[in-house]
Amino acid sequence: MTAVKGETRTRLLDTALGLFTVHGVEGTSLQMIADALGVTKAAVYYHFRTKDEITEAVAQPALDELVALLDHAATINRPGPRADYVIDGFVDLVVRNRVLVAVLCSDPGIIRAIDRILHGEESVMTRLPAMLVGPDADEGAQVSSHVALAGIAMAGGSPALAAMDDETLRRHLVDAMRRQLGRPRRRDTPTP
Amino acid sequence: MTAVKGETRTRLLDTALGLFTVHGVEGTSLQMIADALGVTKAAVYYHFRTKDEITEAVAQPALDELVALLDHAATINRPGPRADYVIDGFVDLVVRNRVLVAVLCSDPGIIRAIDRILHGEESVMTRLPAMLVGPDADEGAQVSSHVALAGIAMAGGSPALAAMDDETLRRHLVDAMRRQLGRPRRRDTPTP
DNA sequence: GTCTATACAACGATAGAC
DNA sequence: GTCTATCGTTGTATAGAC
Repeated sequence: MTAVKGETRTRLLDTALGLFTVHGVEGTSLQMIADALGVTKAAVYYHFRTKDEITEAVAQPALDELVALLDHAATINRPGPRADYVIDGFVDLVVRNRVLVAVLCSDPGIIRAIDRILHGEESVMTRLPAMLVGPDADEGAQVSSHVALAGIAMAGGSPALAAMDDETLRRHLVDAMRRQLGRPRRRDTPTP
Repeated sequence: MTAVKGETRTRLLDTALGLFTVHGVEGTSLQMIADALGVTKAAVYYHFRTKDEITEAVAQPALDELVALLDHAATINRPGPRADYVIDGFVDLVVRNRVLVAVLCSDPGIIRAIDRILHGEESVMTRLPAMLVGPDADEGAQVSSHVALAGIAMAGGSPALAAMDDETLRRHLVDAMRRQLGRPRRRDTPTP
């Protein structure tokens, strides 16, 4: 009659993400998480050794997707189609994880966790721009890629656009990102 | 031989910004600030009543500039020149405060402080996009303005572009922002 | 006015009993 | 798996020395 394996852990992560969204990572204490679950602080510590570990576990799935996106993009040789693929994939990732991205982008706790998850391997923050404009692009293109990536991520998580439905937001973000990177507007919607 | 009025306060804010830059706001304790100044924690408390007050004081000058920029932009009637003015002013503000902006954009402590500073008055985050694309712009233009603003701010503070000198970064950011907003490239550099 | 000394509740974290 | 008890440190607060 005991809980399914991992059930408590999953419930804990759901609770944590909910609290992170409202109070931020820093503003969420282990006590709050424990209270919300009806257990003590020490019980939370049984499932996760540190608060950072909880933060990492919350961000993990989205980051895995991002790494997978980059890995697949690396197999596309022609720069144009590769950029198209990254644009569509990145926007889709951001839109599907809007709530998480909002927390993710505005919290140094999560940002440090991200650095830890991408354990040493060539940073995503280096690979992403390279996939869009090439590794040896001129300064202007590099700045443009950073503006595009940061802008899409932040705008996607912005409370100001929270009311917009996923499909509409996705369309506008793709348009904005293509415009920023100087790629022509698409007519067709790709089949992912 | 006592210190000049406000001298300790200024030194404290400089020290705080330096520590915020390295460890983040959350990661910087009052003890660290006090130690760096060679005083006790309570001495810090004499100059500022709370940690939040320190955070606010660090962000204050840049935010005052931003509000002034918006106030002046509001006096420009024609949308085109007004957008041009905001683009130039915003990029300039970001570039001149690169270090601060890097902390500012990635720390909920500062973000909360910002909300507090802009005490109730119509939010900057609402006024800024309106100055760029008008208050009743279509969805696409609104998304575009958010992408542009967030992108410029984040890219400006990004460690990846920290090596770029101010003049070059400013030029590329203005180009990127104009492209995102669909405004033609400028030949002349404006005299601010 | 400017600081030190001291105290306090809440935090993240650990050890060990049930 | 969950608990109690405890640790050092944090932000905050007050009393009082110079």
